[in-house]
Amino acid sequence: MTEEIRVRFAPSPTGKVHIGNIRAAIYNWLYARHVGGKFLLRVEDTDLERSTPEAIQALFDCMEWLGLGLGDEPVFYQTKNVKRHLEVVERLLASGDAYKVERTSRDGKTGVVTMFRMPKEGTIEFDDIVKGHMAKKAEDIPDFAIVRSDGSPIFHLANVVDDIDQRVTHIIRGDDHVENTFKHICLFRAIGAPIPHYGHLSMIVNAQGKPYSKRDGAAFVGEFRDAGYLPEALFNYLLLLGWNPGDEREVLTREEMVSLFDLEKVHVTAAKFDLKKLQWMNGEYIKRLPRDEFKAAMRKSVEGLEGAAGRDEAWWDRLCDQMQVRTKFLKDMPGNIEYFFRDDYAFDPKAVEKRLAKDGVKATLLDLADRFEKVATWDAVSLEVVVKELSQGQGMGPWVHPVRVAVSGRTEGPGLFELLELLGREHSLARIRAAAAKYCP
RNA sequence: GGCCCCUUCGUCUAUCGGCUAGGACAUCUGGUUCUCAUCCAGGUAAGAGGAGUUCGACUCUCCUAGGGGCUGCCA
Repeated sequence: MTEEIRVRFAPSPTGKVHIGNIRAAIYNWLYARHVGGKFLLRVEDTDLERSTPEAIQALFDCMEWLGLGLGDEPVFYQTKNVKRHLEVVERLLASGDAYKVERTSRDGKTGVVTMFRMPKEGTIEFDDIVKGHMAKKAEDIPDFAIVRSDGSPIFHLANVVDDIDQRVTHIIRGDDHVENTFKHICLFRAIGAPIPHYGHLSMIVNAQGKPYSKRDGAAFVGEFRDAGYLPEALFNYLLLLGWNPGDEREVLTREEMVSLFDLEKVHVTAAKFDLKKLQWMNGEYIKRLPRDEFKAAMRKSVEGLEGAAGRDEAWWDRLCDQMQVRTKFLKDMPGNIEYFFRDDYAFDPKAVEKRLAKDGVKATLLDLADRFEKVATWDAVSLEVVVKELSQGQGMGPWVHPVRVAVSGRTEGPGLFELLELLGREHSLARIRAAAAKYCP
């Protein structure tokens, strides 16, 4: 029986979760699911200034939004473990692996800190699951502080002790911790705990190759959520930034991700964030959204508009058929469909100028309205026949374009005849005539 | 400065010594079409440079160049 694999995501809650960070969470989560291990969440909340209840809640919200949950065991709070941290320090002091010294810090604080005594010779080595074999001479790493002069434990110590206490077997974290790993391994040894496996993930960088920050655009999970991205799309995109399934699939279900994910295939090199591809990915997920889900989002967006009441399921289904492939972001609704539900829809001035404010358009619209009025059944096919007859194979553009702007106020949208059918006879005719009177010379 | 790591199309990547270097995004062209979007067909575009090992190197080794990370009483 092999040991259970336990991984953890250990962010310090600052109120915003960086995409690089959440990608680490995603990789941890997938790895745990893939091997049937445990995914643990540890909140490194020792910075009392920033680790407010709101910041912690924001972190939880992001995790839930992406479908990562809050871990397979109760959330571990670093601040709750300070007593243990300091007990370990006492042992280290007793064994001579740590010592106290008076120092002056960078920012001018002078006081007694506890230092960890690094080995002075030999090589520290480990096999990084993504980067391969890593080695560093112990002499290249100076002793480092583990307890501040105010008595509070420092990251290196707290992090290692917590990992021991949570029985973490695989530490999968950002590349920026590689150098720390050599120190941490020495700590594990001195404490007498087994050394976990390590995997260091490359960073997400900007066009200049520097760490991707808020100056480069949306950098935090919440911003993508607010911008209308689907969590599955962000998840999938972030996963592909540094890993691929080995074949040419890119849009993957969560099940496929879990079964195919492999830490050893994760890339060593930094990846540039490509918003265009994320946008494409989002479109793919919207297209694949179950129709009922898309329909629900659509209905919700126009809830309360008077025209939204009384439509039957079939009507909404037909609207879905028209809108789902045309939607880039769910939050573009209701804007994109509002005109179906209110007669005081907005007219795009450019569209009016181009399609309505021209000589001859008025006559065309009124003539068409009269002809439309005579169709026996108000459906797309019948309406199209009317325009087909008029255009006599010359192209329906001159009739279609003005009508589209007249009934919707815009130049793009569903197929015109489907649009008219959905709008209904009464509204369509009234709108065509009203627009002709109002906007045409 | 020191230590560690990285380097295939503009971007994300495939290739685990045989490559006419494949896919996706972006971009361009064409088709479908009443617009937009979708969809379909096609095009442009890459192995940082130099040595070596080998019958053969994008794949292995070394050097150079370029990039990144770390070098806190921050995590």
